[in-house]
Amino acid sequence: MRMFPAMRVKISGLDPHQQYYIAMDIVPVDNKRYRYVYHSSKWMVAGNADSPVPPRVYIHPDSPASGETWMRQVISFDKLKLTNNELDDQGHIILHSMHKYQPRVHVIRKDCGDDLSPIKPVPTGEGVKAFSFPETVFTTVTAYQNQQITRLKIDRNPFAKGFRDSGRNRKRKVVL
Amino acid sequence: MRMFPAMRVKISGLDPHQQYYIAMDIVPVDNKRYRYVYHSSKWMVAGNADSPVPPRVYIHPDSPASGETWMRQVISFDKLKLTNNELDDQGHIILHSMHKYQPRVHVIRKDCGDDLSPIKPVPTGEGVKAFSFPETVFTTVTAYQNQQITRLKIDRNPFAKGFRDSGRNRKRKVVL
DNA sequence: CCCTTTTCACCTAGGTGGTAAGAT
DNA sequence: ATCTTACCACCTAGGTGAAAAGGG
Repeated sequence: MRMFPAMRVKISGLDPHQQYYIAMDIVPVDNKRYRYVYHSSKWMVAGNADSPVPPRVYIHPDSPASGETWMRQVISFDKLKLTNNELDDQGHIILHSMHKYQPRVHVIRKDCGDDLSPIKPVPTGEGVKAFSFPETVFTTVTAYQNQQITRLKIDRNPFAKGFRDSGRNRKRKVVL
Repeated sequence: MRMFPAMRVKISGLDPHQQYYIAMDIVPVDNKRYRYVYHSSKWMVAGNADSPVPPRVYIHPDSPASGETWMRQVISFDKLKLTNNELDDQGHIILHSMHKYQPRVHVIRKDCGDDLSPIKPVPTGEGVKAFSFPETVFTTVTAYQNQQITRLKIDRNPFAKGFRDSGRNRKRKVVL
């Protein structure tokens, strides 16, 4: 499934005439598994992390493109797909449920991206830079744990319009 | 709009480990404009061609990919989009209505594709090869000129299922 | 007990030819 | 007359959370 809300970044300081790949991966924040304690509205440690999963990388579909092109637009990762299926063969990013993760944005000079692949770790070294934003850390779930998140999802995601109460359009099928 | 039926090709003889772009462009067959004569079921010359339009290239979305990848699959151009709007800014291939055209498939070695662009002519020379299939020549229209074409479109295109007679599912709105 | 999967109605997004109106 | 455009009902394709069913 997609990540929502999606990561969106603006980039400056690139060489306008150089070609770059932009990619995202998602790394564990710690070695723990979590559970949500409803009465205190907090995530609590609930044991150690599950075993690691195959590394996956989302290569932004506009890649490769010039620095000028990347800097002219907001770069959105809304088509990035996540799964909890460790045997996934669709190239989706594989995560464990109930774990904390940090998305990372990678800027890779084209000549350093020759072995860039959705199923290999992002290369490191000269011509490759990684950026993380601590405010984008999130915890994975298979069902929402509190109503603020549910409301955010329904109010902001266009595909969830059918669940909005506004305008009294809410007429869901009645069970007979 | 899309071209239907779409061009589909199989390629052999590539270097499995070399990277290639695959692209398509569509060139005029002659310098004429045509009209369809219904009673003889034939296209007849109806004057000289309209003035040329900006060249456009459809770069196959799997590009670039290895020779191995290209040779393993049927390469389909079903997402290629056409328009008759000479001012198009969506990167669609621009054609004149009532003219004859020949689609061409281009195989471009990655190192020869540095100035490959949707709005520039396909490069020529070393590392670039072009292929045309005379049986794929077609004439552009804005309305179908005979029922065989209409039937082919309706029967074969999944998006036209609503127009099929089969199974007596045909219940279109009645004008009051 | 808590987490996960499946199915569902309800959406967005966009590809069909028919039809009627518009343009030349 | 002939070609073109705009709008329509009808599709494909796939992204939503709710609810029910499944699993350890």
